[in-house]
Amino acid sequence: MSTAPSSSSSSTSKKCFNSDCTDFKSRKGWRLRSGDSAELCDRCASAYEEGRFCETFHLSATGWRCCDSCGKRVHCGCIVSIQAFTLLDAGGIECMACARKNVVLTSNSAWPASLFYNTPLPERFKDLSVKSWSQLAGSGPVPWRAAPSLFNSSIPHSELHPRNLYEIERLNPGERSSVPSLEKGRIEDFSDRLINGSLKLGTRDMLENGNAGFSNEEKPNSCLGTSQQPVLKEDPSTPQLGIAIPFAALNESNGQIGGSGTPLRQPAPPLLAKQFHGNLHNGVDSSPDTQIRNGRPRADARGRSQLLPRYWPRFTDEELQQISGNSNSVITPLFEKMLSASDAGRIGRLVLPKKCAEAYFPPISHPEGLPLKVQDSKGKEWVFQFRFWPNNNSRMYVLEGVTPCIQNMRLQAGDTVTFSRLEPEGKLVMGFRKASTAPSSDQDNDTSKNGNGVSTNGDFELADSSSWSKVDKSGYIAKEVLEGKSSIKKRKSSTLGSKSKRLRIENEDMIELKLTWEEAQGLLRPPPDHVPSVVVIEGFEFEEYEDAPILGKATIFATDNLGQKVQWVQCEDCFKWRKLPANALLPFKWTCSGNSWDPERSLCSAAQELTAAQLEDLLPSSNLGAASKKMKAAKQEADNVEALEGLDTLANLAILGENEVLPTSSQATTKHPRHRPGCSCIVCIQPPSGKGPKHKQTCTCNVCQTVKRRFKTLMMKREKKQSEKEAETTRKKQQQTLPEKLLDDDPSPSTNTGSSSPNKKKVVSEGSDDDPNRIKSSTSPFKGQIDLNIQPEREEELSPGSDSGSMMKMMLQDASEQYIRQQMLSSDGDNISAGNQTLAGHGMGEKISNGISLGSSHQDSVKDHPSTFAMKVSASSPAAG
DNA sequence: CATAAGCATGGTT
DNA sequence: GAACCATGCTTAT
Repeated sequence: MSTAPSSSSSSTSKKCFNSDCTDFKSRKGWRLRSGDSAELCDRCASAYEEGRFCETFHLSATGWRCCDSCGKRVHCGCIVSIQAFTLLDAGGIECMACARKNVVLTSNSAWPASLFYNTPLPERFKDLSVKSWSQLAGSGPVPWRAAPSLFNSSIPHSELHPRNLYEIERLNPGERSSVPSLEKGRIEDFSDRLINGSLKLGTRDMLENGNAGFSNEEKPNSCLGTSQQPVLKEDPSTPQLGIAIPFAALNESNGQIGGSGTPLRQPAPPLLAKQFHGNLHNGVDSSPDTQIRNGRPRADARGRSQLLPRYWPRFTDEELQQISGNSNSVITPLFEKMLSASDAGRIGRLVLPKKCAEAYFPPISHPEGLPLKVQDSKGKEWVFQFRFWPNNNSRMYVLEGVTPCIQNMRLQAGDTVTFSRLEPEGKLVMGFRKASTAPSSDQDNDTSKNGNGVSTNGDFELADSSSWSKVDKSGYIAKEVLEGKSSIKKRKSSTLGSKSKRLRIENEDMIELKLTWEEAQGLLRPPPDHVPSVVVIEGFEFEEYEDAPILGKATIFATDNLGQKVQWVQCEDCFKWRKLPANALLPFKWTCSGNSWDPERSLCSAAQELTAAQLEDLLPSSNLGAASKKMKAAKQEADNVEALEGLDTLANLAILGENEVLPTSSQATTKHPRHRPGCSCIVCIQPPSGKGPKHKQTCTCNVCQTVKRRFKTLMMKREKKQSEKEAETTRKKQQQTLPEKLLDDDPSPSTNTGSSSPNKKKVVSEGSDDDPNRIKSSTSPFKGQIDLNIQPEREEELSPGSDSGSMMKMMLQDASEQYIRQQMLSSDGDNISAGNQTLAGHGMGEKISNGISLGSSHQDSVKDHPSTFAMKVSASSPAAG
């Protein structure tokens, strides 16, 4: 069978490893089971590298079979060829090209693992890749324009990107480094880009062995899957090495045999577009690892070479279609990235994920990088400078000059840009996806509806797809979203954790924002004589009222059995739900007596039309469901009023801050990262660094008044609670007798027990903050001194008795409590219990957040709410204004 | 002085 | 603890 002696560990031999050959050894060939490489003479090595080895030497040997798919002959009878085919589950073989085409690649598990353990990546692939690259490299318009000068072949374009291009799935670019010797650099670069082993061929080899006429389609080794996307190494002075690793090979080096337990699973950038299409809706995450199993991973192959999940491309069919247009091009999704504030900022520098940059963009060895042509999904071509900055011992890759493109696409922080490659042209295509998931009238790649399984990874679906689409598609599904959000948060450290926390927060805020816009909208009614105009903001429709809207009774809109639009409203007195016409305008305190549409149910004594189950169906999906709580718990009326008041206040707040609202994302993070773009909380609407008018303590604007009022209420509650607690504590701990002292000595705000005294209501100076212009101190409401310029995020650092700076937050939170608690009611018991404590002073925010599983960080969640509530009302300001 | 470019820093994973 | 990366800071233009 194999003519390659399998016994020898070879390297001592002076003879070509090929027993059929009598030449002297010269170069290395395939790797042996022992881990050594077969040493071949030039001729044999060339044949090997070109994939002709078996054809040349084993032609008359046994072991030739035909690919079940394409019929090509494949020699599967020797170690040389083990990477050339895949054993099919049902028997037979497929050449690797076909196997990959068919995606479902079976494991060559028949091969002993030991065989691959040391040779996870077939040398031949590398070599061939090199060779193949070398042929391709010079041929011009590779996507990244990095045609090395030494390769001036005139290979037609189509050969540049043969049909069966496969992307490098897992590169190992991490240590790509500048190396003194170019040759060394190339080699190292190569090896860096390989999962395993070092590259053997230098340029010289490639040149010597290069086969200009090599065609992947024609040569037997096309079955080896050696036709690769070239990855070029920028280096004008020398031929550049590039390599692409066949999907199979990569998997081979990455996956376990038959293993599906790989925690991080690659989506499918390396797949052919067709495959990708096929996988999009259920296969991307169905673990490519299971698809090909030719070898065992090397220890170092795993992890390092994997792109972070956040960069996994999650293209929808529509996206792909849009990108490819009507052409026959196939798309290789490469990666995507959510734009950070700085990405989307005016600097015009898009930070590229390192691994992505190194995997999918041309290699660059100089910081200046090179211009990169990128086509947007409309076909417009952009040229960015793809470059890097040295950073620590690493590199930071950026695309420069993206501003026009970003602006053209009207992208902003939080939106996602996608990178893919068109084959066979090899063009880089940049698409985008608006985070707001707006209906894609003018969007190229709106993938807002990718909620159904672009990724089957539940985490991601929850994080990025499902919940979004749920949000998008329904106005009253806060609960679902919140629950989803809760799941996100629970798992964020594991899977979602990939995303920058800031952006994550941002997105979550946006979820809430969207919800709450709707929520707010649900509370607003146009004045009787006005037909609201509808304005679309970030894909959401909002009614605009020319006059001030009426803050109406919160209702739930639904469609009844007859398909008529109705709204369900709850009587303020009896809490029964009544069905009213959708256009009914309801006073804030609506009772059954106002049910002029249904006289039979115009009395509280009349039975409720809805069954409990129906109500159940109705409520959970409603973000107005605060009212639903009334059915279950007793004293909600006041709460509801408060919530509405809160909204009212917030609306006012938003209006007040309207002119100063931060326009976009880019500003948010520099000021106070907790606040997200669009945040119109009291801090965010405040001009920076004390510029502009602040709310004076005597200010009587709506905001201040409401804040004061709310704060007073809350403080009283808190005081009460606190004094009770305090009394108990004092009884237990005798030493805790000098609250003044504590206050004086310990400006640190953190201690829950000691820093506040019910009797003191003292101002505790926050001490120096980062920004002295911001909040310094706060004063007890009882002194009428409320600094509205307080920094909300400092709140949890303040002692209960002194955190008037947080009153804004509390106020907001109070309003949000309605909402949150309602979520909890429909959640599990733990959350309920947590939620029920939310009024109890200091731990409020934490409990809310914990109960609702908003995250590992209390601070985040605590702060999210106020800001998002502010946002939502801000969002409703057009309606209010 | 404004902006761009490059580097450094620090938060997050 | 290292790597990554978002963004701040400094310098150059």
